[in-house]
Amino acid sequence: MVTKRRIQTRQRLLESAVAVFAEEGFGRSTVEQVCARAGYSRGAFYSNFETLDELFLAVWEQRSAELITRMREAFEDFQQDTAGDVAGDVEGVVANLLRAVPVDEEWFRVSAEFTAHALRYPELRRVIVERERAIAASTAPFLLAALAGIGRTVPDPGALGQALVAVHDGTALQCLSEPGDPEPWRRRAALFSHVITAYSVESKEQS
Amino acid sequence: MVTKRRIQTRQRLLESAVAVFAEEGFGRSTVEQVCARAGYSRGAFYSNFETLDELFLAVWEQRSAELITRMREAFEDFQQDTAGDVAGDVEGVVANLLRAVPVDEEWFRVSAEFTAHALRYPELRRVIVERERAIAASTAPFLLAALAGIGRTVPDPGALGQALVAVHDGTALQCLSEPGDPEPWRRRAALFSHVITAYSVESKEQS
DNA sequence: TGTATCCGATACATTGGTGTATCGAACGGG
DNA sequence: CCCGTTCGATACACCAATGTATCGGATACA
Repeated sequence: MVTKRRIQTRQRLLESAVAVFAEEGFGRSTVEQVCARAGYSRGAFYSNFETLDELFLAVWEQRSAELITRMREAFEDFQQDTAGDVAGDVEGVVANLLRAVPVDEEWFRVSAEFTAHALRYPELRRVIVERERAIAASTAPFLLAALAGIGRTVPDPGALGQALVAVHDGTALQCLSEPGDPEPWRRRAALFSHVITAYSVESKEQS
Repeated sequence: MVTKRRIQTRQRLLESAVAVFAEEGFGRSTVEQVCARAGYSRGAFYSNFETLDELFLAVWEQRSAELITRMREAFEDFQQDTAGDVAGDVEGVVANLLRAVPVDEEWFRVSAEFTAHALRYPELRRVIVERERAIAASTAPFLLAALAGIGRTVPDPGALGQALVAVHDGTALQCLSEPGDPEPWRRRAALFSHVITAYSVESKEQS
């Protein structure tokens, strides 16, 4: 029997955990902090999870799944908006792409730590790889379509996907390290454009 | 008065700290663990540092300074080796570049966590940005020279530097997530090539 | 509404790490 | 070689967090 209360409790614990992990760092966070922020006692935690590690994984999985969903939605919106008209050039495609890809400091911190943590455990490494694949997979259709719209095709979508994820990760850090400075953001967009250009070619037959 | 013993103690603590941080994660590491591994008691630690945070910063600064030094040396070796002969193409330059840029899992974990940690404190953010600049600065001369050797010039070295750092960070994670698989490494090299190509142009007058 | 079950609060014993204060040994200048 | 200084070891009091065991209130379903 799975009560409604339980679901809500679990959910609140997850939410407060993100905040606590982001503030304190995962390793420095305690069960008490997470529970206190959520308005529960430790009993609630131990009734729902075995260890903080388990909660950490649950948080990460939920949030990155959400992230993928949000991206997919944003993509679909763009496709509808720009259904008829040509998006123009690669810069235009990149602009749309970047609008759909959030760079959130809180989440960046948490997932950077999760990454470092996960590298220690083979099964967690697999989770990471899997997630990256999912991100690439949910991005690809939109991106390929948008590029086709401006007369470009991608010979090796897998390679492009991996490249874009890498570029996103790397530049996100730079943007967050220098908050307020627009320069890293411009360079980020430029790098995306260059990479996408390099990984695609002009289609032979253009509509 | 600064004793020799003290210097050695400090150094050993730094070394054991890297190992402990990499194994346990920074947040989970304790003063005791660091001291035990180094063969000291906690007294030694408190005599040399105020807090674990301070040690963490010291570790990070020392190691990343070393990293820069090692890269610079590797670059100089290459320049001597390939003094006369043309390096060939961009792929050749990238091959040399990547040979000089280490991807070390232990260090990756530590610095990923340090990054996440540092994002919380403005003054640590500055340290990170500064370090990134130093890396770019120490790489640039070699890279520009090597490119000049194959008849390419870089209009905006700053942008290229930032792009390469981002690409390095992003792809390093991918390579470490899938140990044993050579594919990420190939793609990493390919991405470097594409980026360098995109950020450089053929020189008008070629020697 | 009654009741069996589920869930989270509370209390407790325990652990493991902290920081300080003190002491003895190693060091280095003379 | 000796003495003053520096450094790290030891011991201690303290605290914060853990995990468990138990209990009472909430919840779902008849």
